[in-house]
Amino acid sequence: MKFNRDHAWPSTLEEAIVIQETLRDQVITEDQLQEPIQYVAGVDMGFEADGTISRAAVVVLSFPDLQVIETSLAHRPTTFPYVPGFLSFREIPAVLNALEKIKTTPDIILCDGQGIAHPRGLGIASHLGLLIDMPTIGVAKSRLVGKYEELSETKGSKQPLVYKGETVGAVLRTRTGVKPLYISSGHRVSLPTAINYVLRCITKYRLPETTRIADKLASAK
DNA sequence: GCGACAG
DNA sequence: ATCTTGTCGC
Repeated sequence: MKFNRDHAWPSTLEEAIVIQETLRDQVITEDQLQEPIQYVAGVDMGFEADGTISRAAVVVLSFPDLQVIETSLAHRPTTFPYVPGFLSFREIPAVLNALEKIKTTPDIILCDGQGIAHPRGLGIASHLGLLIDMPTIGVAKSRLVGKYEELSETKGSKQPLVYKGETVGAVLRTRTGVKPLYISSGHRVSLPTAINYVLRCITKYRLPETTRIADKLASAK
């Protein structure tokens, strides 16, 4: 894949905040994707050498059969620390490198982390989607912001994730009896559509196949 | 001022 | 994220 848009990568949280507040208004939470979906991509990160090296993994699966079509890995020096609310600045640079190597352009990308369910509305999924102008979904294993009512233990049950009076995502049980996932629009994907695709990428585990496979790639070096 | 806090 | 064995439960 080839991208054109980019912006200077900040070295301080103050600069990062300016970028987030500038980009947040450009995020689209309505469906703007090419359907029917033919390819779904998953992105995940891993680190080496005490965290000094970032390793990004991308996997492209056919949809809806979820067969591996292509994978890619990218390494580069880690330049930003992990600070809650600023994850994208630490991980996106390497992710862009891994995506550049992909030949099969996916129709949608599932990211490890929040979409708009973020303090300033720009989690990693939204930030990435905006930079590469592609539909993205935030799939997080834990909560960053927002509150929600308890949900039933049954697979498929869900509850709105509310932050500052707004529904910014959904807490979704992807498997009966296990901890739920936190789903939110990344860019160009509505919440209902996001939930739909996440569930359609679930087989027998808590995590969607996209993130599970990208996870293996990112941690197996 | 005191907690909470994606990966 | 990463360091790590066995163990509890279906």
